[in-house]
Amino acid sequence: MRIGDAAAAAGTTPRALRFYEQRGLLPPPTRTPSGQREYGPGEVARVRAIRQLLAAGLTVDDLVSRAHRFDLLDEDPPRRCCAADSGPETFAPVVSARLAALDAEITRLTSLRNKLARLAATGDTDEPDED
Amino acid sequence: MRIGDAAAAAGTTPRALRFYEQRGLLPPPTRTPSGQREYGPGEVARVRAIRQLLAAGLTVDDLVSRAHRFDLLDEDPPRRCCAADSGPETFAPVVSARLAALDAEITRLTSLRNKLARLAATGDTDEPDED
DNA sequence: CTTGCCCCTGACGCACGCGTCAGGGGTTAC
DNA sequence: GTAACCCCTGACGCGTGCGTCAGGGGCAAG
Repeated sequence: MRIGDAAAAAGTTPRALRFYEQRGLLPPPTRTPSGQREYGPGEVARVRAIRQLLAAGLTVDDLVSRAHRFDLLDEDPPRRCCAADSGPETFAPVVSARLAALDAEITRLTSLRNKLARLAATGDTDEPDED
Repeated sequence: MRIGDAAAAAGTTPRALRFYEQRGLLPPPTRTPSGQREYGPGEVARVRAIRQLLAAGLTVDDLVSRAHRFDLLDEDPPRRCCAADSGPETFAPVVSARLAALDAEITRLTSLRNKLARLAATGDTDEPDED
């Protein structure tokens, strides 16, 4: 399977696969004698797992920081990667960190939204917000 | 008043003032014969107004799109800029657009957060989310 | 052999609000 | 006069996950 088909099978693009490889999320695949990458179904499953985690709000760096245990993702649905078994070797720490970051961002945007709504309603802000 | 003092009076930096000017949010100020910018209290008030709107979640482009009516901001608290008088010449349209964008972003981050929380709890996502 | 599609690497682009550095000149106080 | 500090313009940096272009080679079909 060459990169185009593998990318399509994983629901993404060749560029993304090369990017993941470059960032250390995918192991360097075998190459044909002419240098073309060759992927198997295992690699495709791994890419799907990566994309699930990225879609869930983790960053590439989050995954890279746990890349040494990334074989945990080598089953199609990433069940054992970040669930109840919260050992330091799993994704639990980065997941909870990302959860906290998301909560902070949601809080920030919500207060921003309220501030803007007040501005629209009354034309004034209440907290001078010394900057 | 030179740029450093004006920036400090407005609670920001010289770089920001030059940036606003370059983007068309501030009119080009008068210059000393040697080319240095000279600001008065009116400019400072305008900068404060700009910063309030930016802090409220509007983007520079939002303000630029209404720059032709930017004199509405020439009083210290920007009362008349986006409040109940919702004429097309005010900031009301961009404010409501930004409100909608903020709501969309908050919704997106919240669902992301929930997805991630489910992933952490069960190790699975429910919506395959075809991509 | 040639056409056409896919692959390779390397590098820039994007959105946003400035921060920061480089290289050169003005302004003020001693 | 000169040190110390401020100002000028122009240009790159940042963070994120790739998209996209450039220039060159591989692979299968007619």
